[in-house]
Amino acid sequence: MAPPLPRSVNLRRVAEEAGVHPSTASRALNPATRHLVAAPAAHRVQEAAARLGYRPDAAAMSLRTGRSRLVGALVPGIANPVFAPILAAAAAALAEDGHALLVADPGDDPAQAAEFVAELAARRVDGLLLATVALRDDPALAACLVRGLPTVLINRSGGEGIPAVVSDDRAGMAMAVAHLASLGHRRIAHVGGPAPLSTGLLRREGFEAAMAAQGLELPPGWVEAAPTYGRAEGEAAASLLLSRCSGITALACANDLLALGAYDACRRAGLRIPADISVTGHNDMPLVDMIEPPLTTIRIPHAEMGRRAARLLLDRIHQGTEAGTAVLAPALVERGSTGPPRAQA
Amino acid sequence: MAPPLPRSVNLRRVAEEAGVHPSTASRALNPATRHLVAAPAAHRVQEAAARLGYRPDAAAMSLRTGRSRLVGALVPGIANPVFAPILAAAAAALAEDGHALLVADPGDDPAQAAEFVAELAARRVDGLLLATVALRDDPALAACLVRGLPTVLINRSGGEGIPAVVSDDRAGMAMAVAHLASLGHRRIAHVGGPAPLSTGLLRREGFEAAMAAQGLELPPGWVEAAPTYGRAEGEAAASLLLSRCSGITALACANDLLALGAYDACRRAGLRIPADISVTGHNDMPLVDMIEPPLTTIRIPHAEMGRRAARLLLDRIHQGTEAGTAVLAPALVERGSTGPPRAQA
DNA sequence: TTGAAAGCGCTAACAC
DNA sequence: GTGTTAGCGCTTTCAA
Repeated sequence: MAPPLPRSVNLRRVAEEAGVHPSTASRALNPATRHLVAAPAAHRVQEAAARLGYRPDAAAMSLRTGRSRLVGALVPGIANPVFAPILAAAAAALAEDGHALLVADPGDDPAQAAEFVAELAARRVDGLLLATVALRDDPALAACLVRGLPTVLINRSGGEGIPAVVSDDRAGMAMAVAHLASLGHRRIAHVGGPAPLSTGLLRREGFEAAMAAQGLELPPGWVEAAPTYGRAEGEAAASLLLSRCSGITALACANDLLALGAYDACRRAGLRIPADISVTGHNDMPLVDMIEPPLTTIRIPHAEMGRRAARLLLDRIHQGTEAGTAVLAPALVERGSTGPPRAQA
Repeated sequence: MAPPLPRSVNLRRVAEEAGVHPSTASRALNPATRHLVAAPAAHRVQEAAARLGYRPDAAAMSLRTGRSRLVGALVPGIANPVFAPILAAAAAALAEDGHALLVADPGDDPAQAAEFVAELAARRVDGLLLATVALRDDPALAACLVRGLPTVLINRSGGEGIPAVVSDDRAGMAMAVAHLASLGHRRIAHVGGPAPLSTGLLRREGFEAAMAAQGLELPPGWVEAAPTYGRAEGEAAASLLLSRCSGITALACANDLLALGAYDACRRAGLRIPADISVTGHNDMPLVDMIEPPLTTIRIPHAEMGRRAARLLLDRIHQGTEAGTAVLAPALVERGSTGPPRAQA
């Protein structure tokens, strides 16, 4: 029955030191119940706690109260540079409220994601940030819902009443297409994102709508969706478009990583950017201003996204209120990968 | 006294379902004690657990056993792209052992780092991965040591008997200098990292030793340490060197981010890379192959680093063995930012 | 305003 | 081989 590990200062120890009962010490240390304790006693307790370096034990607190001051986050590929600023901002906002962020990376495997939700639930996370959710019937989202876990989606929308923080993907693609059209491009193809992801779908829809709005033709086969957001997948899709679509002068990509792949494809095809073909990305992830040529892209306010998601989640955790969806405005960042089209035949 | 949150399936429920006492169920579910239980009973328990979707409650388990299956990680700037692959690999290796990674980002504030260690300790982490440690007298490291927490340093060495996983920084700088020398460079300056960090110190020492080994002169003032690893800091230090050191033909930087800053400085000074000046980095972080010109740098096996650190830590956690320090071999990656020096006066 | 007591879910020493 | 029991550290109802 002996505890297996060496003991550190606990509440009982603090109470002894202050000459009060542990429950009094507990009350004195909790801002919400402090007023129930006589001032001098409360003082002695706080002084003793400070002197001994007392920290409430998270496990015991969690067991007793059911809350862990832990928030889980699911991201597909933590190595993807766009998640770094999102997670950093979310962690900072959460920390202000005493919450820590537990990040899990299920990759693109929905079953694994659901498994992680179960694991995080067993760890009694107070809420969950989901950046992995597919558009419909996502098992991870279902796992959250069935457990009644406060959940906020990031950079993905999950339909119905699920709170989410997203960029206006349609508007972003409209900006890209309008920019290209203003340069004189008429024949623009789209390297799309994964169809099951809301970003993949919405950016594709946004692209198609924008083409129509600009009065530009979009022949069948001028949109090619990559199976995942990756440089190699972008290269494959762009290669296909390059050989399939006659006379295209621009490639609007659903994502910066795909655009990097498009660079590779253009290079292999002997096409110069932007002299022979223009390329746009989406996200404005770190370092794309340093590549050659610097990528013209749609900037998404990643830090803002993480911060808002964290705040929304904290609201749900504390007040149980149904937080709505926040739509953030993207912005066009003009760099060197777009220019006027070559004179056409 | 009622628990504030809805209850999920607990061990007692599983035991009831299987018709055994909770402690029997506990034994049946724990691989280490399973042999103490009669096969049929064990079967019934496992079946019931599976059917009900039972998961042991992490808080209760932690409270009882003193271990949390949580490992903490401290990184300075989670947005720094070099940490992503390290953390991803570490998390994966930890997950194989049922551990989750709790990442905290104290930035460059040692006091904040120590505070996070205390917080993580209160959360009963089983061990800690430290990527923030300064060379000597680091408060965070001290906080770990005083609590007897198993600790492994990453990409930093902390002296004496502290287990660490590092790249051979001296050897890496020797590779860079040898490469430049082989191209014909004789006048090479060094954009150094922060002096208090082991990487900053070791790479500087490695640079100086390599210059001596190559028989190259190193006038005073040809080494300028940046206060932190940042692009802006790199630009400032490189600008200083460019104006201070007459006739230099190459800049060997302690880090890719600093090298990016050196690009900025060269550009502002109207110098072409590599025609007018060669630049080398250190780390080979993502996308530096896409910048213009592609950066010649020293590749550090980041994933391997994270994996090894996790394994070392798990060894310490399980066996309490004193794991030694692992030194990983870096490699030169030749790209476009280095070339023969311009013919000198 | 404070103390007593119970119990969150689990494991392990002990008894049978 | 299995049940009993105690207790990890904390909060909170209840009684005084």
